[in-house]
Amino acid sequence: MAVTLADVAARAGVSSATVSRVLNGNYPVAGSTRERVQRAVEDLDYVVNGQARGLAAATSDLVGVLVNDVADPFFGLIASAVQAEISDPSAPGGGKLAVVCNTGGSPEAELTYLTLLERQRAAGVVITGGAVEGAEHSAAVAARLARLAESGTRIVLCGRPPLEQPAMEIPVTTVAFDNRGGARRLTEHLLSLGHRRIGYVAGPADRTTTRHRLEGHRAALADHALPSTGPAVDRLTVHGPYDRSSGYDAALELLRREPALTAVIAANDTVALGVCAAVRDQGLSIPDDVSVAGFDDLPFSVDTAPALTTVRIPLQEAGARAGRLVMGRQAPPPGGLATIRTELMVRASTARPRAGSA
Amino acid sequence: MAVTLADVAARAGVSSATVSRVLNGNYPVAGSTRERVQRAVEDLDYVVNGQARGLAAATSDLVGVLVNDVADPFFGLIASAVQAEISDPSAPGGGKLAVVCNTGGSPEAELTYLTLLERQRAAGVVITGGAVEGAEHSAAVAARLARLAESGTRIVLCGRPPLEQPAMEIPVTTVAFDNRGGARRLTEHLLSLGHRRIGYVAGPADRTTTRHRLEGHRAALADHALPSTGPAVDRLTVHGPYDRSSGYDAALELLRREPALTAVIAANDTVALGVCAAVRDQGLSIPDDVSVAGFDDLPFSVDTAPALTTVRIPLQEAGARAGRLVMGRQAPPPGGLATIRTELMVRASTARPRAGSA
DNA sequence: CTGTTAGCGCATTCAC
DNA sequence: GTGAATGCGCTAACAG
Repeated sequence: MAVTLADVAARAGVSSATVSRVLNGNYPVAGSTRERVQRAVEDLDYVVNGQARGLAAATSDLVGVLVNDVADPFFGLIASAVQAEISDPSAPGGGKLAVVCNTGGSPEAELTYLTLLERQRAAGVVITGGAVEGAEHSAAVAARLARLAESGTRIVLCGRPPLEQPAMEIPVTTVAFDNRGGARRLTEHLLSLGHRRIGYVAGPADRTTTRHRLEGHRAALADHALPSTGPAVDRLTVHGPYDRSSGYDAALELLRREPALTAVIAANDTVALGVCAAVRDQGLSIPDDVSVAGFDDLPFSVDTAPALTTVRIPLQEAGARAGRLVMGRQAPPPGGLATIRTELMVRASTARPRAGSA
Repeated sequence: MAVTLADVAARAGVSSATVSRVLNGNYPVAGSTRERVQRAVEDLDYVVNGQARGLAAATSDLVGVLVNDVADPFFGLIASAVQAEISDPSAPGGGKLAVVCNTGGSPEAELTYLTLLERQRAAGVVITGGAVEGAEHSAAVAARLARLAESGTRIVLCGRPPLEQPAMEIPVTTVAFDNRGGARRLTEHLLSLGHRRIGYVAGPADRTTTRHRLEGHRAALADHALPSTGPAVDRLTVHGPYDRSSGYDAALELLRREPALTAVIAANDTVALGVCAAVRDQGLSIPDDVSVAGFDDLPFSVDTAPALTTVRIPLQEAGARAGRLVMGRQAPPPGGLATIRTELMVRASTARPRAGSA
């Protein structure tokens, strides 16, 4: 069916070995024969068979990118940056293809996709987003990663903490986000405005990202000598998935539990949109009655009304870096861990609470 | 290095052919030997080599998904739906991996990625988003698609018109969007509210999507006996890329050209965000001074303030359908073309123009 | 039902 | 510099 190396060789009057050499350009070949081969390639519209090449040379043009969901801008931005970086044909080892896998945050799906990528002998894997906490699952993932790493697959974690103790031998590079610090500065901002009754809409309960952001929040509360543990705080905390409707429901619940709430922090910007909608639907104004803040600084956050106060994560830069690392094009950071700074973006959705309401 | 079929065979005391058979389950194998093999597979943690399998069986687990940019929610939603659909392991032929390629709308990049996917002998390719108009490029793409189709790669176009005349022999299924009809209904909505001076921020000049939406807009104008061609209309039309800043700049330009503008239609919702920002920055109110409308109904559009009037495209459904088609899991529509309906979503960003201003 | 035998298309020793 | 031979790991006839 398709034209093969042998066809090209026949047409150029050389052996297939020679064709292979000019194609890969890593062996000396006489200029004249090289030209003849190249012409034959063009004449026949020859396209190498990646599978055969991969099998023979034990290489692969694929890089896996695990995300919760590419439709979520948070992951879309990272995936886009990774893809752009690895496919750059001018870079050494470039021209790789990105295999995007939606795990939906499910540990099982994560393992399934890692196996699928191992099956393809992927050149690298970038795992993005927070991890599900739990020893069993961590161990299972670590085991798969160990196998992958052993077979030469480069592994980069992006937006997730490094592997835990027993798995630290595995050569994995991590690009982590400073979720804790960002959350802390965000809460400090609200506290300094005078807020004291702050609702917190956290993400799914067993995720590292959720925990870190919550820890930052509570650290800020503790700094201000406010209760940071116990029922008083738990009462103002609601968990839910990372979507708009979750934010909507959570905000209603928080307002029910504490009608005198003056501020709400959301797990991320998408959730914050739902919170805003709920607050408005209750006839309350933002930020006059209730301040609202998000996390991530997704592109739309500057265009909500009022513009959303949030914590910026340079997702694009982080993804690009992860892409370079997984290509081995950039030296890993010391200790294999780079922590990306986050930045508080103060906008119009947060303000001082009404006089007398604090 | 890695454990192979032969290793499993040795361990199970059978031939490698038998192992292959139980793995693929398409040949009768005795229950007892099957169990023995399966145990060996587990013991050795065997994972098939996809490249070798693909080479031997002339198959592939990859499906290419060409998008402008996955970070753009429009494409992210489609890509996500395609991915989910093709990776479903329970479906026949399922468990495929999605190779996401950002073309940035560039014809050259599109061709490059199609070649890369041909190299991988992809099982299918989904090409999303509007096409660049132009005979040369269309022909080049058609040629590549013909080669791909001939080699058994299923091809689906999603959000782009079908192939033109000379290439119609190529077996390609198209899931098109009714951009023209949607744009027409949107403009009719504004006209019926009483708007007569409507600015139009169009997308990049040489894209099918841009043209179709513009055509729908002008058809509506013509229906109302308003000028639909010529300098009067051109004056109220500005072209630009599909991003926020483009919308911002375009809105300023339109307001400069026609300060008495009462409405602006944007190429899509992202552009509309920029338009809204510009309008507000000019001290004008939406919709009291100027109505603004978008296109696509991206998730954030319901949460802008005021909520954006727009034309909904069921991107998720379209992507899922494209995914099923590319897997051959759903019969192609008659004529190979399915046109997805679009729906006008009237929200708060459009209203009657100020009395006397019409 | 199962083992044997050939390739799939290419990279890569090893000779020349 | 170039060709011939071997094998990557697996599937698919072909026998039995």
